[in-house]
This record gives sequence, structure tokens and C-alpha cells, in this order.
Amino acid sequence: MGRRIRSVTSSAKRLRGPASTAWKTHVIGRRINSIWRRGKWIVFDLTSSEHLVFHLGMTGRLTVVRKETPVESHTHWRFALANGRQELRFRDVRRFGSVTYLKSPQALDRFFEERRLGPEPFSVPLAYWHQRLLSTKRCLKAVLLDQTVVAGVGNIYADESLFIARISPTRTGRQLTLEEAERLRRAIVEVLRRAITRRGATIRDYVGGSGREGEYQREFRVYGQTGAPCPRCGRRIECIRLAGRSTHFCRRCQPTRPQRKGQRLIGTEHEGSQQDQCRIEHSNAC
DNA sequence: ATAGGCGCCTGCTGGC
DNA sequence: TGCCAGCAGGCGCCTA
Repeated sequence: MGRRIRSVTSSAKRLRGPASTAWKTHVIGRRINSIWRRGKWIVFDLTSSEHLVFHLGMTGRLTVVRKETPVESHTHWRFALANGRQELRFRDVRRFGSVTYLKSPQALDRFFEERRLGPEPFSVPLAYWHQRLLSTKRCLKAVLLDQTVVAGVGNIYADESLFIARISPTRTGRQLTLEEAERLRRAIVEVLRRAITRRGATIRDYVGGSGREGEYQREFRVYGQTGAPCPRCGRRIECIRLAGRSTHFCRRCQPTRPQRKGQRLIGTEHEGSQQDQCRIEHSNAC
């Protein structure tokens, strides 16, 4: 933050997002005033009220390095900084990430409105949360991954949050009791706060801005732990395919119905209704 | 309007 | 040892 952009270089390969890179010359000389985040989108506020919005996709890295640092393969964008010594680099092996130039605050607002992002996970209003859960027959795994419900939860944190909340990922939103819904909301906050403290999770590619790997993967309870003993009860962690994604959970600690009888459901479904269970796809995944 | 499936990419791993 | 199918942190488009 505070640096000016001296030059911009892009690779020939295109990423997600708008194909045009005509804005490249336009941001030269602009100062990076602030950097913030909305869901999984990283926003750079430039002078003249312009914005650059980055998404890391699956394998994106956004780092600041000394300019003489050898350029790694799959580096798609390089922003030389005006101190003359450093570069901001965007590397993305799979190219599911994106860089988007937005020319005004209004354009930025529109960008996020089009994506209909839900609230930030740290400030989800309780009434809203209940409403979104009770109104859906989708399984919780699909709901947590839906960025219009809550912005910023991905596959790792969905699995970890459901484990902490002791709720099966196959349950549907409207099957939850009020108490379970609140437990899940708190679990998401707990997991994300802890993961941020540990600077994210590195499975293969991810590094933070300084190039340092995250450490939250050392605290995974279920994600990627297929066959390992559950840290709570010792039963083997299972992996199923849900909402098209690998889903890790403990069948004993995350039961498919409320643990205590007689609790009020958010929705109108009968407790544990079979047809309200999510379909589990057959797959060799995990 | 909603929900599910698939395509986009490249690299790596495990099974044969 | 080499080949190849299948899988991986996500999103957006299409269809039913």
C-alpha cells in the first residue's frame, strides 16, 4: 500500500474475467491507496477512484517480490512498483483466477451487485441466516459454498465448520433447529478467524503476499483426512461427493439428525425426513 | 427462481 | 518405467 505502479506486464494467456487488457497503460502512475477484501475478492483502491479486483481462484498467488526475483512459470501479471525495487506479481497455474479493472466506485458497486454476494461471515445477521437456511432444500455443504448466502467460505472451511458445529453436511437447511443454525454460524466464524491467524491453508500452491505458506492445514480436523481417526471420537473420517465437491466428515460426530429430541426445526419438515436428505453422488474422489 | 451439471485449466498421483 | 484416468482450493453458464 502507498506505492505507485510504474509499469504493467501481462502474459499472453488469458485468465477468467474480461479479455481486454487495454487498461494496462491507464493504471501506470496510479497509487495503491488501500487494499481490502469482500468475500474472496481482493480489491485495490487506486488514486482517481479506480480499482483492481483480484480473485485467486484455486491456484492464484499475489505476492510482492524484489524485481530481480526470477519470474516463475504461470506468472500472468507483473506490476512494477515505483520504489524501483519491488514488483507485485500474480501467478495462477490453473488460470481460474482473475484480474478486473473497474474505472469508478460505481463500477465496483455494480461488479459486486452482479455477483449478489451474501454478507461477510463475521457479521451475518441472525434473522437473515435463519431465513436463508429455512428456505432451502439444498444440503448444507451446497449452502455454505453458495457465495450469495455467505461470502468467503470455500470447500476447506465448509467441511471444517460443519465438523466444529457437529452437523452432517448432508442435512438440508430447513432441517436445522434454531440451536444448530446458530452453532453453525458461530463455527464458521471460529474456523475462519483461526485460519486467518494461521495465514490461511496451503495444500500446494497458496502463499500470502510475502510468499510465506499458510499453516492452517496443520489444524485440519476433517479436510483431506480421509481414513484418519476423528480427533473427537476416533472413528475414521469419511469422504463423499456432495454438491460436486469432496466432502469430509465424521459420521458419528456429525449425525444426520438433531442430537436432542423435541427441538424446534427452523422449517416445517419433520425431523430427519428421508426425502429431505441430500443425494450423495458415487465417485472415486478422495 | 432454483438447483444441479459441466467446462474452464494445469499438474500431480495412483493404478495398471 | 511409462501411460493415463481422475482429482484438486472456484466460479459462471446452461438446462431442467
